Amino acid sequence: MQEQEQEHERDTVDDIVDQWSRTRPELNSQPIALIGRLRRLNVRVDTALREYFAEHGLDSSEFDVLATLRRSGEPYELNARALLKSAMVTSGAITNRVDRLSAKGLVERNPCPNDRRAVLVRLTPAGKDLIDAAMPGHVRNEERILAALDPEERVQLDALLKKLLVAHGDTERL
Amino acid sequence: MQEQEQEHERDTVDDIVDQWSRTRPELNSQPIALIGRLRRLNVRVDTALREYFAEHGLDSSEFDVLATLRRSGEPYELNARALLKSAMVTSGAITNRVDRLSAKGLVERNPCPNDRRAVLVRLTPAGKDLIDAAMPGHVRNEERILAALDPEERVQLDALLKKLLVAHGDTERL
DNA sequence: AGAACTTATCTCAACGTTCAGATAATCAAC
DNA sequence: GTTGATTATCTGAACGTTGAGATAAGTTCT
Repeated sequence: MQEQEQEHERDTVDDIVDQWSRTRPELNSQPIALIGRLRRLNVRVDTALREYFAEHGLDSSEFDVLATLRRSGEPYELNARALLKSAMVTSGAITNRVDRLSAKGLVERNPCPNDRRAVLVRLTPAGKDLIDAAMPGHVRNEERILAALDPEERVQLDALLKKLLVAHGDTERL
Repeated sequence: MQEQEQEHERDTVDDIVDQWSRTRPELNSQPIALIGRLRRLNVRVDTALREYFAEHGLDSSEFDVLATLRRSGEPYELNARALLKSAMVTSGAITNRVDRLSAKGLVERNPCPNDRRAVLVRLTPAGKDLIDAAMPGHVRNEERILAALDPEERVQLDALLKKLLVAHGDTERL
């Protein structure tokens, strides 16, 4: 079997690890557990974020585009390339997202004066109002998601995740 | 601006946090950073796992089903309900996955003797051989993904993720 | 037994993404 | 300046998931 922390509740990954140690005990179960937890937590977090975005009539991908434009500062305008790098999706996905947001009147496409290949996507006033109204609640929602950790634990977790991200090359300048 | 750890490389989320503190400085940036890192890391990990699965002719969802059946122990057989809970997807997704794996000859559907509504999905010998051959490399791949953390840091990260998972109710018995 | 409810799985349309490829513009080098 | 390579975006088919609903079987209550 596997050593368990007696004083804490078991999670689903504990069971998964137990199953592996019964059936393939020679496999190193620590990375299975750690990456399993990372992925399962991500699903839970996704769900919690999506529920909040839906209150504002948005899905996660739309919220992400609006937030990226908003945090870029005035004039709240970026080209598609910047949006796809920030979102870690393909160019086709950005085309579709901008199409949808544009149909909702939250962003508009403008030709880029310097580069006629490029398109500048800009928040409309309605888009800015929406994301400005939604952000404080979004952050409160994120705080709620992390509520189980005390301040020191949050700093620890953030540092560990960052260390892995740096190792994986997630260091592009925006 | 934001306090930075001077001795470590910056990651993309550091830039995102800087942008927010310039344009909406009153927002609490810690949860933005932490959840942003969790989600970005998950994308990187997904990609790294998928690349390995592809070497064995599988995608992530197929690997997940085979691994779930394998770790359940002999006779490597579960009903669809158990598979969807483990994978955190809907029943329709499991139907499709089992269809695909069945077409590849890696699993087979059998009627459940006790409950005629239920279907038992079982690894075929070919399916068992494939997942048994793939697991050691998969674990080595996961170890590589985590290579930037020393043993103590891995234990810390695992404990923090587990704490959040328990708080979010990821505690179903398998 | 019969009715009402729950559970297990499958079906199918809608949707968003990826992947490959098309188009068009810019840049580099000769 | 023209050729060739690169960059920016869009297009469209293929794919997997979701969500709602259908079917069928098991369960509970009277």
